Formats: sequence, C-alpha cells, structure tokens
Amino acid sequence: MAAQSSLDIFGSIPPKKKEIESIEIQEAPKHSDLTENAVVYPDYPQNLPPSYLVSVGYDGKKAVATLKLYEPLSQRIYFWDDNTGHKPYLLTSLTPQEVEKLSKVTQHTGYDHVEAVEKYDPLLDKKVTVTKVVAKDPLAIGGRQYGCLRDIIPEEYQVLTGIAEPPKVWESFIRYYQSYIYDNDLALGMLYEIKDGNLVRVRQKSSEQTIHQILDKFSGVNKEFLDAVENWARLLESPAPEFRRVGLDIEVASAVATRVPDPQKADDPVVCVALYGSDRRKQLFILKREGIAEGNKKLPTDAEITYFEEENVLLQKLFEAIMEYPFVLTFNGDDFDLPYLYNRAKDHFGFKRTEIPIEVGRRTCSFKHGLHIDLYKFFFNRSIQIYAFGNKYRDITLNAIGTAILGLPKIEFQNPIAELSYTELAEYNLRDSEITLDLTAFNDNLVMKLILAMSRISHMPMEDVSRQGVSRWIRNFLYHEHRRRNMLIPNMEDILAIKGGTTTTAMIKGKKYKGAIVVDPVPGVHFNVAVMDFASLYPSIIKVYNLGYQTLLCNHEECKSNKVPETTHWVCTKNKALESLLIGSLRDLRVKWYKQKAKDKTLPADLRSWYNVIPSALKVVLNASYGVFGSPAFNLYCPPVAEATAAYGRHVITQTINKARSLDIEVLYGDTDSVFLKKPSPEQVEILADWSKKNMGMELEVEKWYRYAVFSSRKKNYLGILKDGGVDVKGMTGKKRHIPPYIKKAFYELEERLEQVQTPAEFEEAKKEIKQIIRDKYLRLKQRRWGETPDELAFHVVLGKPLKAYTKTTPQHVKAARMLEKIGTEIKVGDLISFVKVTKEPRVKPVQIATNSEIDVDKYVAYLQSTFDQILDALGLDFDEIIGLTKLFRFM
DNA sequence: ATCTATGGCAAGCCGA
DNA sequence: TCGGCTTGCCAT
Repeated sequence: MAAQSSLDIFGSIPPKKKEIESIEIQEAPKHSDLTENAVVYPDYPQNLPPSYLVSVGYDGKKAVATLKLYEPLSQRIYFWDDNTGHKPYLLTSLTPQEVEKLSKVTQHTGYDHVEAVEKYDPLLDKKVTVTKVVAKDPLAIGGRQYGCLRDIIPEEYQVLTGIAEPPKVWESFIRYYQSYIYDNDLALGMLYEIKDGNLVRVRQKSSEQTIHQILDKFSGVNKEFLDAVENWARLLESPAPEFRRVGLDIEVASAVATRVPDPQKADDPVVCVALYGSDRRKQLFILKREGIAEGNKKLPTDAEITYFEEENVLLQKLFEAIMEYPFVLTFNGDDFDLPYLYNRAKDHFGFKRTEIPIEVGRRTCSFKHGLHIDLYKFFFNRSIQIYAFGNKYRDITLNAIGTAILGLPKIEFQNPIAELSYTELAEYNLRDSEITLDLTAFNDNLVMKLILAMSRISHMPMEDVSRQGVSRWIRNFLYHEHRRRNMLIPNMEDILAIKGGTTTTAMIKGKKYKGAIVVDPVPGVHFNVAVMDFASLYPSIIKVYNLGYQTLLCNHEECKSNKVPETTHWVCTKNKALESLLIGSLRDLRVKWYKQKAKDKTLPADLRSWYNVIPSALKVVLNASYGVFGSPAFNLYCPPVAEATAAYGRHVITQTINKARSLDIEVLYGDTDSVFLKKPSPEQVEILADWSKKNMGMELEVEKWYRYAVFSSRKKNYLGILKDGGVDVKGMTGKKRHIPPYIKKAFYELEERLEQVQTPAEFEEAKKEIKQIIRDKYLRLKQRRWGETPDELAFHVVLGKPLKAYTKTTPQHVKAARMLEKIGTEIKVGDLISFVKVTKEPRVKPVQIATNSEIDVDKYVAYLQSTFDQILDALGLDFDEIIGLTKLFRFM
C-alpha cells in the first residue's frame, strides 16, 4: 500500500536498432498450389511428456471440456478431452422429487438427471442437503437462446405450487469450463502429463526442495495456514517455460481515408500483414495493387516478404503461418484484427469455417490451434497499469505503451494507408507487430510470466486472465477453494440479505463507508525523518482479524461481543474465513519469502527474473484484495468486510500514533498505513515495531529514512529527500501530468536544488538559488520567451467521458475538445486534450491551433505561483516577494 | 467496452 | 460574490 517503487520490474531495456538493407522478394504462390484444407488439425496424443496446462474450454460438438497443453520442448500445443464424464450442473434447494415433478425441467432437451448432495453452507455454518441438477450441456444451465434450467426451475415451481418465495438456485452462473477446473482441482499454468490417455499432474523435484525452505520460515503457524502457504508456494515456485509466440498486426486499406474499417463488414482489402515471432522471424504478407509504388524504405534484410496477386491466397498463407505459433499476440485483435480476418475470409472469399483458424466469440476471438492474447485488454487493466507498471503509460494505445515501456514508438506517416508505397506500409506494419511482440518480451518476457503467474493464482486460463480484471481473479481462487472444500458458493443477494449494509459514514459524499485516516501534517522542513509502515496493511488485517463474508456478522451468539472498532459489526471467533486464510497466506508468502528473494543478487539470471515477477503479481492481487469486497462487481461483495477492514486500519494506525507519542516521538504525518516520525532513535523505532507485533499482530517496519522532508499544511502533498539521495515528491501540482511542461520543468529544477541540501545550514544558500529559479521562470513568462510555439504551455487533460456527457459543467478541456471537433478532429473518451490558456473568450484554445501572441501570460504566472506555493510556504518564502523584488529591479 | 476501495487537492463552473 | 458542485489527478 505504501508507495513502494512500482518500477522494480523494469530492468534496463536494450535499445533496438535494426540493420536495414535490401528487400528480398519471393515469388507469389498461386492459389492452385494450395491444399484444399490448409488448417492442420490438432493432436490428441495418448501420451505426452510434461506440458503446461494453458487453457480449458468447452467443445460444443463433442460436448466435453477440452484442454490445451503447451509442451515446452517441441513448443507446440496438444489437446486433451475430458474422459471422466464430468457434466455441467446447478444446485437447488428443491428436493430431487420436487425437481422431477417439473415437466419443463425433465423434458428439457439438455436435462440429464438429479441427485441429492451434501454441502457445507458457509452462511448458515451448517451442513445442508441440496439437489444437483445435471445437464447434458452448459447451455441447458444458463444458455440464453431457449429457456434454461436456472430460470425454469424457480419459475415453474412457483407456477406449480403458488408459493411466493422462489426456490434457491446456486452456482448456475459459473462458466462450465471454470466449474470443470474447480471440480478437478486443475492447476492452470502447471505441468501435466498425458499417460495412456489420462491427465496426470507432474510434481517437480526442484521446486519441492524450495517449498521445504519456504515452510521452514513458517514455524509455529497452524496446519491449515501452513497448507495454504504450501499450496500457493507450489504454484509460484514452478518455473516458467519459453513461450513460442508471434505478434500479429494487419493493415486494411479503406476506400475512404477517414473511415475506420468495419470488422463486421470487412469490405476493404487486407493489404498488408506482419508477423513478428519470438524467434525474431519477421514475415510480411503484401497484397499487390494497381498504382502502388515500391517506395524506398529499407526493410530488415532478414524479413521474409511475400507479395500476393490474390488476397484469398494471402489470407490462406497467413493462416498457415499463424498456426506455426502456439501463442498469438495482438493489440486489440479481439475487436479488430481477428474478426476482420475471419469475416473477410468467410464472407468475401468463401472460406469454410474449418479453413479459418480463428473462432469469433461475442466479445473475444480465439484460435483453434493455440491461444490468443489481446494485449490491449491486458494493458487496459487498471491494476496492471498502476501496480505492475507504476502508471508509466497513460493512453492505452500501441504507440503510447510502446514508447513508455519499450522506447519504441510507432512509425509515423502522412498519407492514408491506401496511398502508402509497399515498403512504407510494410515498415509501418512490421513495427506494429514488433511492438506487440516486444510488449511481452521486454525484461526477460515479464508480461508472459506475469500472465502465467496470475493464471496459476486465479486458476484461470491465460487468455481469461489477460482479459479480465482483479475482481474476477480473486473471485476465481475463492470459488475454487469453495469447491475444493465442498462449500456451497453463496449468491450475492444471500450474502447481502444476511450481512446487510454499512454503519459508518464516509468522509466523501456518495461513498458507502468510512475509509482511512490521513493525519494533518506538521508544516515546515524536518530533518531526519523515519517513515514506518505496515507491510500490506489491509491484507494483514484480513488475516489477523479473520475477515471474510462468513465471519462478519456470523450467526453465533457468543461471537457478538467481538466487535469491530467504531462499528456495530462483530467477527466470528469459531470459524476461519476463507478470505482470511487465502489472502493472509498469500500476503505472508510475499512478505516472508518473495520480498527477500527479489533482492537476492546471487541467484542465477532466470531465477532472479522469476523472483522479480512474482512479487509484482502478488502486489497486484493483494492491493485489490480489500477493495473488491466493497465493489458490487465482485461476486462475493460484502460491504461489512470492506468496512471492517478499513475500520481496523484506522484502529491500528491510531493506536500506533498514540504509542509513538507516548514514547516521546513526534509524529509529523501519516496516511492510511504509514507514520512519519521526527528524529526517532533506533531504539525507539524498534520498540514501536515490537509493540505493534506483540499487541496487534501487525508488522510495522521502517520503509525509508528522509534526510529531510518538507510539508505544507496540505495532506497527501509533501517532498522528501532520501538519506542516500533521491527525491520523493508526492501529490504536488508541479508533478501532475496535466500541468504544462514549462511549469513542470521549473519545478524539477527546484527539486534538483533541494536534493543538494545536506544540512539545515545549507538551506540558506539553497533558498537564494530557489528564488533565482523562480525569478527566472517568472521573467521568461513575462517576456514571452517560452519558445517558438506555445507547446511548453499546454495543459494535457484526459477526456473522462464522451463530449456529449458533459452536461452539468463545461470544463476547459471539454471546451478545447469541442473546438477540435468543430474543425474535423474525431474526439473519443480517453483522448488526451492539449490546450493553452488565452486572453480571449472562451479563455482556452487547443494547442494545435494556438499562437504565442494569444497566450494569457498572467494566468500562467498565477499557475506558477500556486505550484510553487506548495513548497515555498514551508521554506518561509513568499512568491510575491520574490517576484516583487524583480519588479523593483526592472523599474530601476 | 469494462469496473477493487476511500481520502484529498486544485481549478473552474454555475446558480443563488 | 460566494459556496457548492463537477472534474481530473493523485495518495494509499
């Protein structure tokens, strides 16, 4: 929770310069050369050496669950179909006899049979007998097209009996392949063998040894917790394979330059396709067209370039080439490249479904032969954005992410695609496919490993993990554990009916409950500051205080006295909550093992790289593990759990602050999980940490020492100079992304100067120079010397909603966006709007069409002032005085 | 087209 | 003119 360096997963990224020489042109193949049916059918081996289970799906034709296994030596995907006869089902509170009386159920084409099963109901804390209604295929359970059993059962029962209260139906919204994974306790991303047609889990000797070492660190904890740690450790200690894969990108020449090609219609030709392999093989498929010039762009000598006279041949050859790769990467392939290729091949060239390796779903596209990972969805994920990549990229575009992470921008050109020369188009196309591949390859294949690790944690196929958010990940491992323990998975409304709402009042209007405490800072400059924080505060609280939907407001009288501070909630003292167990053990594993391992420089390179990935993956999951309980999008939504977590958080930090004060330590500031202590002695720090562990079971540690810290009276707004150099700047306007570069740079100069200061005595000299910096920036503004164009003065604000949705107010960036729209620019949600402040109404203008003479200089001076005031207050300086002096000088 | 939470600041809009 | 509200960005 504390702002640890979220960039720790970035190593140095080697710059890529390509050898550029001549083009090799192969002869265009003829359509008659191709075989009738180019798609090679997958293998279903009876025996298979250890292979990674990467995907589980459902084959509608065969009506079985079907698995994809990646064999790391041949680097191929093999298939295995279920041979256990597992079938889809739902659970209901009706008895088997009652269900059998429902004719619409028993006569449903998908109905198979009913059976009574015993389950543990975690909400009632008792064993219950429920009825399992088994179906022949998943559509019978929850299909939309015809009536499905989960709807029919309650409807028909009510019609038949006239009873107002409908019978309960459980677990009917779980996707079938997920249910299959749970019931067979499958470990996605782990090694399996096929032996005589059967699927067998492989245990690796090497990781078993490490697991022993890990468990040694957990002496004294109870068996249940130790088992949970061991399960996680086994999943996370298994090494990652090399993923053979290819980046795919297509170019379509639209007849009308400004029109975005429609993947449903696929009316325009596919004129170029690039494949960029993890083996660095580069393939270009180019369509010959009338009147297109060769152009003079130099392509890499090792690029394999093929020109095609006929588009259908191009598509067929492309499909064959794609099938060589078990993993295919795209950027927005779900919504564009793959449906486009599919519809183009099918509707315009009469390909049969069996001749196209692509399967188009409602929201996603997949491959028959392997896996499709759409990186747009992965990088769109907010948690990935923030916790794995430290907010390094902001727009979710190939260009923005490629530039931010790889330093590899897209190639720019002026003309529409239809008018580019062959080589221009090919160069552009190839670069896109290269960026796509490299987004998964940089830093020793970090992204592939991250997806693999998340797949193991969540028990989800890699394809799903890359597309879905944290709430799905967390839901899935909790569901999995429910099934493993034969627990009934509750419906959300059942949880809410029993656990009700929240009892605290949020500070912010419209929020559901009260959150964290932020301590008022002590303004000024403070030397020698220790920042202590709780490692993973909220996950620790969930662990230590046994929080979960089962344990909050449980149905035992004797637990009611175990109150959560500041609330009327109580927590169970008899049973352990699953969330507490799973999140708690994962948290401990991160803190006690992976944090150290990430720092260990003696490990071999491949292991170090893996030990870099795992803490990032855990960070993403743990950071989200509290928030999901307060989100209705989470299937185990339980506001009291979120509320209790926050309440214990306030309790823990308040106690800590009180204890620090009783030890005569001045507390300068604190936010949620941290306390900033003025000049504490090493002994004081140790006493506080020991006290925390002993009295609250919470691990409090010194996270960093500041040589000095600067606070104004603002919360979430400070600057700290680290003992060993380096500056933390938090929340200051001068660092915010929307602020003009001119002001940002000025702020950066100030920051650099402050970093030099070692002692209080050195401050005086620094202050003089800071005044000089400010004077200089001020004068340059007044004298309009910021550059040839107003670019340096542009604000950059993201459009949070469609333009039409701004009805209550019209913020400045919206005004600018509307001006852009008027001159023919397409404006969408998420676009970054750049504008400057001008003197004439409406006071703003898009930077693209603004000139220097229009700039409202005084507005910028005011900005400069408010930005610097956040620091100057604490330094005892005054902006007006600083520039007032200047005025005097100029006057003289 | 999809979604972990609450707390806090700055700026600007807009109606009383 | 003032103060509440909207918006975006950030801290944790």
